[in-house]
Amino acid sequence: MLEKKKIPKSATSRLSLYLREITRLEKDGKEKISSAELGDYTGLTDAQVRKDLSYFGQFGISGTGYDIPKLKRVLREILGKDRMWPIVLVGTGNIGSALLRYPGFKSQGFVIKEAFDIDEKKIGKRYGDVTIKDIKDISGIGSNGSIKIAIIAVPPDSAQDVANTLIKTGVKSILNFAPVVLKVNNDVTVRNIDLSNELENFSFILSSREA
Amino acid sequence: MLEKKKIPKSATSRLSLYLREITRLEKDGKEKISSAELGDYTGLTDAQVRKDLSYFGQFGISGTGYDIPKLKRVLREILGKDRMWPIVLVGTGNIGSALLRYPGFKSQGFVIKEAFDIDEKKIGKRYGDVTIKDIKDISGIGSNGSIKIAIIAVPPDSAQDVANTLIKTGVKSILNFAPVVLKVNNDVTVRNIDLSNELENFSFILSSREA
DNA sequence: CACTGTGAACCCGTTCACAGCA
DNA sequence: TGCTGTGAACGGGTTCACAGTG
Repeated sequence: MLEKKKIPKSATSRLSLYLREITRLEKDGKEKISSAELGDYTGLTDAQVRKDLSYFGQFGISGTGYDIPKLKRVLREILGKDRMWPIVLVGTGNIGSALLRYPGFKSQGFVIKEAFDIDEKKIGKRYGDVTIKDIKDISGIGSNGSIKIAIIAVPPDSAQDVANTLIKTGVKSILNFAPVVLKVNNDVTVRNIDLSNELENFSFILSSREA
Repeated sequence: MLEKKKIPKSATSRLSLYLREITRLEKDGKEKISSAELGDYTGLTDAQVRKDLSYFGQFGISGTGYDIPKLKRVLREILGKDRMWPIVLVGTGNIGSALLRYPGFKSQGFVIKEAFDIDEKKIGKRYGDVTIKDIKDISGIGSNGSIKIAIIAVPPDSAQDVANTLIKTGVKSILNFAPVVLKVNNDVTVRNIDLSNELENFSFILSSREA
């Protein structure tokens, strides 16, 4: 799994998009697709599609395009989707509990295996196979270091502490819903989902347009 | 509100971050801040902070830094945060209903004023001041075109239709939780929140690291 | 003296354009 | 002929470095 060329991180994110679309198209019985067509489906240019795929190998056939089942196999492999990824969730308020119920994860190979909260009223509640545990017991999950992905959905004040604890248990990737900048070592990846920030992009555009 | 220089869109997003941090610091009684310090709080370089702010004007004092109350005022103005922004939500499943209950929006000036669903069991339910209405009545909201921001939290198959309808009512900004690429004219801004995509970035990194 | 504001250099991702292959 | 794969050109965002200011 050696990488010769430098792969833009944004390319990886687009691979997800390609995989999603060809998975859908495969269900419709489609077998081949050109970079231009895949570009149409994803809102990208044909060159972008080809370039992105070329970072990872040569999967196409000149004059024909890409074989959908093969491309799907390749993308799934690249994105690590040929296995289940266990996830630990911390914080089961509005957003956390929505994620617990959200069926979209499991179908994509991401399974919330553990959920923690600090609120006694929530501890002990079950969502499917998952029982919410006391946040104090969080260090236990790392005994075998098997969970590498975490979702933080706690209030901003406690997010950094939670992150530190999670990292101690072996977590390497954090999806952070708390509106704070988490400080982590660079062997840990953080992606922030900041809903107010997204909306502020809108209010910025809308109010500058009015002027 | 004329823009002479070209402003990177990413700069705007960072303004939100700056505003968030100085708002917090102001509460703690802090009055001045240098670009280096603000960079520390936001995980950015001092040059980045200064450059971003410089796109919008000259707000600092040489040798001293930035006056926090003034900077806060300026950023709020730029980001259009000196008013309430009404929002229409479509889809009140797991994620949509979490957003309805989410207190973080209102405190930031974003208020969900209308919510729609197609499911009869949900129609009529109340969340605070908002009663869920039948999606068929959605065109009504645009009679005055007063709602410019929408959140789409419906299943992927119906997302494009919902977007089209919303745009007809005058919506210009869409926060899209459905895992599909929405096709819209370029006077409409779409931001996608794709949770599986985010997690796939993680699984990609984690599985390529193992190799 | 400390720190801002900013042109210029740099870097990196995207786009172009075309050689090469089925 | 049609479409891929890719070096090269391009463009735009970030970083540098320093002149300017309170």
